[in-house]
Amino acid sequence: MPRVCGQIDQGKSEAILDAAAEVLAERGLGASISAIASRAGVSKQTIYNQFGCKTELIHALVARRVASITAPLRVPGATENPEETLTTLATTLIAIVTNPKAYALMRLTVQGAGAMPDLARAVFEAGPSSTRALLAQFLEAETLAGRLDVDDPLEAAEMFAGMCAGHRQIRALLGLDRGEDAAEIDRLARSITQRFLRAYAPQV
Amino acid sequence: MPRVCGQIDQGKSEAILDAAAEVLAERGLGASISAIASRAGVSKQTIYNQFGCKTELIHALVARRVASITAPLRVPGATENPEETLTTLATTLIAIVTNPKAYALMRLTVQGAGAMPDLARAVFEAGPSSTRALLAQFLEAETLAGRLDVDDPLEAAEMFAGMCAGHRQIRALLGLDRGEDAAEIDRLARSITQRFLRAYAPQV
DNA sequence: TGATTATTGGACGCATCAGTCCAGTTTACC
DNA sequence: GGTAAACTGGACTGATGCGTCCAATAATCA
Repeated sequence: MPRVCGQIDQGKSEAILDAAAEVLAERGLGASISAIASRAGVSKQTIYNQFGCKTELIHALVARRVASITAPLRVPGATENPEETLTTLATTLIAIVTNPKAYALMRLTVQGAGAMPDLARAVFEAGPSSTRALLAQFLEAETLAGRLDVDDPLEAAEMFAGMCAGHRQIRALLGLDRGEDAAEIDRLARSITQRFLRAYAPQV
Repeated sequence: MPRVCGQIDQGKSEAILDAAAEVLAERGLGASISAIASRAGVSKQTIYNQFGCKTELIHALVARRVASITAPLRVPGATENPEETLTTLATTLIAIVTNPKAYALMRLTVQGAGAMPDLARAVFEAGPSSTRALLAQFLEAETLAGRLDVDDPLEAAEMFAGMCAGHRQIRALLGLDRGEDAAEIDRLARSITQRFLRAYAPQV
């Protein structure tokens, strides 16, 4: 399927990344390149042609996944109603933590933290860290508008994220997750938002 | 050093577990038995004599560590002052999450979650789950006493634990932790408790 | 059609590791 | 001192995996 010097089959490239995601999710970082190759319906050599080594393959995989998973994490433009904004964000956060693809990625990153510290940092920056920064910005604006009373926006943002994560994150990482249904996530998001707003409501 | 049939050198046993803790923390689950043996100043065969196989060794290690780490996690007898009790608990929780030994254990468990699901469950039950149960019990009692207004104690307990964990847990698992000093932990524990109490204060 | 280039699949080298084996040594107990 | 047991250390097996090599094949471009 080659076209010209230096060119690479993009379709196969995608297939490899898809297969790698599956196999690595199933077997962890110990998954062999051979297994990935056969799942992708591709020769092992092709993987090495395209990605150079296992580490590079994982980097490419993670980069692609991080982008798609964190895409919904954009705090909507500040409305007059912080409750609505926060509930939406809480729903997104809970959905991410309980999303199998997301925690498979995070588990992989935790497993590889020793050997690939730069990967761990990149995932953290793209996920938790940037979320916290965005939320802090929102909380600060709401405070200036007089609708909230947040003294330390970063700390408050981290608390909110922590309330959303609860034990679900560690459960998921330990492989103990029972899928949460949408209705339950919605109820939880509202509950968290209400408690958070009460904790940070302006004192009269 | 043998005494009689079936006896085993307890001193060596401890040395093996200590060495295993160190080496596994450094190299992850991939650490070799040989490395552990040489760190412990012991023959590889001795490890197999005493623990049978690598999995059993890890089980023994985790059982010992879990006990020592969760020891401080006893909610003090309910006082008249929930703020004090909760602040103490928050301090303990934050200290655990930022304790290198604790997260080394948790990282190990996450790594082995695929191959040793029973271990993962045991760690979760002994740690997060039992903490949540204890805290929920306390919150329920405080609600009955009229000092708090908690509708769903388990949910509230999980939020409190989540506020304490924040991003510290995932940071630690990813190996990105910068040690938090005691003063900062104390300040944070107070801040979390105050916000939590405000969120769950009885409505007048 | 012919030349160029990626792909294939299988074999191969090299390394690592779990777990076993065993002869020789050390230690505890009688 | 003698005996029985555990300990030692080093060799060994069997399995697995990364990464390479290579001849044959398939697909693109001129």
